[in-house]
Amino acid sequence: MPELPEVETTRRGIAPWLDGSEIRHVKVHDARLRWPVPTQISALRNLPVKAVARRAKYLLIHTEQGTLLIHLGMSGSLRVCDASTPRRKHDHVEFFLSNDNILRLHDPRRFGCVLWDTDDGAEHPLLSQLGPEPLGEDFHADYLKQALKGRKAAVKNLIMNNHIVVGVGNIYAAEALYRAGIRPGRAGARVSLSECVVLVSAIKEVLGTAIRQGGTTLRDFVNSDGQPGYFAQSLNVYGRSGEPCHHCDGIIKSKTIGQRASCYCPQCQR
DNA sequence: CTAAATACCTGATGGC
DNA sequence: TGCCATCAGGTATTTA
Repeated sequence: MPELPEVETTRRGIAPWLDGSEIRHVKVHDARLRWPVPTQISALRNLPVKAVARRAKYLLIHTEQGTLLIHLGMSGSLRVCDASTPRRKHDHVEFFLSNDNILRLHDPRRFGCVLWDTDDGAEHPLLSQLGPEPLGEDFHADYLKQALKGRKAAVKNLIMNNHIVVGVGNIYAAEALYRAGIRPGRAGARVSLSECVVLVSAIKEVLGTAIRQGGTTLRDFVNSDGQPGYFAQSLNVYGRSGEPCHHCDGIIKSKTIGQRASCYCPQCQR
């Protein structure tokens, strides 16, 4: 389940194999992803790669002719293989590189996507409306306070809303709210400015730590399983329903908020 | 405009 | 051993 740290770790893992290389051609084995892979993509030839970037959870492979947009959805992963490695079930798209490696998109649940933009992707409808990057300077307490103003929806849903801030998935939303001492179900409008200060730094901390730890698993991209992996980061609430809180004598509770399991400590979070 | 519900999909898991 | 039901989860889209 790629969250932002996994996507960033993936970007760092594949970039060395793509930078300075060319995508010779693309082979689509199963076009049935979140959106059908455009037939246009199968016709692409000899694309010199300029850079591998990321916006929210989208990977952007900038080339001389345009940009490939790749999303890993829930179950997607990218691996760099050589031709001797057999293609696995659910390896839906292959990018053949001029250095004889193959970048393979593996996605059992097919929630991911591979799209093409003739420009740099910034104007693409999927990217143009996104909120700030959580680790960027323009995601700060004043901004968040303003974004939550007048909102009755649960603060957890709001920080998972891509128009407000990108890249915060279910796991890290729960963990950040725990660190900030805020209950996930509280209305956005009822989060004070000083709580926004704490919440913003909690989000940055949780995501930043996970990305730093992801860096240690980079080698896994080229051999073995290709899983961006499990970050050593210990989880305080996610998946710990019924277990004791790490910081008080309370028991972690789980509640469904916006169709999603949300774990929190009733004592530490108010 | 906001908020909530819906859709997409397969693998893992638990009950019978 | 097999089968069904349930759950998980990102996010665009639809509905209220």
